[in-house]
Amino acid sequence: MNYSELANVLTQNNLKVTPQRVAVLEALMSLKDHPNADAIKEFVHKNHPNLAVGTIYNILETFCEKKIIRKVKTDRDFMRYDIEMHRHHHLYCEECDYIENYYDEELDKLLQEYFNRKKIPNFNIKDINLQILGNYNDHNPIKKKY
Amino acid sequence: MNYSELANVLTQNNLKVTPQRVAVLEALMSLKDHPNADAIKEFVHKNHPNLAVGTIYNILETFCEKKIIRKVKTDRDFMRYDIEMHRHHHLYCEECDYIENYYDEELDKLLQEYFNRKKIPNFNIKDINLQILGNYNDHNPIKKKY
DNA sequence: TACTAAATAGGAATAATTCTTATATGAGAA
DNA sequence: TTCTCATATAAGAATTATTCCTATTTAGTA
Ligand SMILES: [Mn+2]
Ligand SMILES: [Mn+2]
Ligand SMILES: [Zn+2]
Ligand SMILES: [Zn+2]
Repeated sequence: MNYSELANVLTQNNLKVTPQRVAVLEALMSLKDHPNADAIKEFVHKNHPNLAVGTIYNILETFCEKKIIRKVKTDRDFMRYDIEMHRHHHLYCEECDYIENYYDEELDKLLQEYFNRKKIPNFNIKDINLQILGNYNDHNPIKKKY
Repeated sequence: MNYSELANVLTQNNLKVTPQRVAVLEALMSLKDHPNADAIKEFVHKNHPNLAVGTIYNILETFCEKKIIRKVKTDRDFMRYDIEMHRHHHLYCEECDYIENYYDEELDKLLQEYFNRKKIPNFNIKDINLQILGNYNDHNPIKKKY
């Protein structure tokens, strides 16, 4: 995605186009594995060494409000961010901290049918996310910091 | 659960029985809604006002290692703890920060059959947790701190 | 080009969690 | 029961991700 395509994403969401926002958006798109603020900082500092960390958090919060990205919950003490907004679930690697997107329309249909039939009393379901925990055949127990 | 029953849980897990551990265990069992460290502190301080916060974290970590409890991921900036170790999923209230346990054997069977049939290449599933997001009919948008 | 609301830089503040170390104590041994 | 010592705790400092503050800059508009 080039500069004007990235800028379009911002414009379409009624956001001013700033070099900082474009850089953070680019980072989110380039860093596939649900980066945290620090990983994003590393990425954008290659071209924008003075971009403030507070600004990165501001921008991430703004993107969340506009539903350009969303937060991904982990059991570590930092937040990770996901630019993939199509319906998907997550594979959590227990060896490292890798989180992979898992797309499965058949599963989504199955769950939707199930919960249409089986209501939860007093509760209105808005969304269902699966946390699929396990490990990859070829991953090592090295805790990389994302 | 009385003192000796609580103490038994510790003994069975090869943990020394200390008043602090018993108190934290009791707190975890009494506070139904997946308490965080602060809620546990409040609870135990009623009877043990000098119990150190660092000790609470130590104990929680020990309990996690022994699989007496587990961590619950949220999108807030603190960890919550769950003493229910039977298979269950979670209903996340979007109004407040309530997290309710959701038990559903039929659903678990459905998922198990589904993933027995539909393998994920290169990935071995250990566990599947559903995050069911929504809201209760009778909850108000008050952010209580758990 | 000038105006202005909004965004950013830089650094201080906050808050959950972890770390450090001197002291206390549970549980097995004698 | 008393002794012993590995382990647990108290107290507070340190760490660290995130938020807050505010002077300055800037994007978009006229
Ligand atoms: Mn994702
Ligand atoms: Mn639970
Ligand atoms: Zn991995
Ligand atoms: Zn609620």
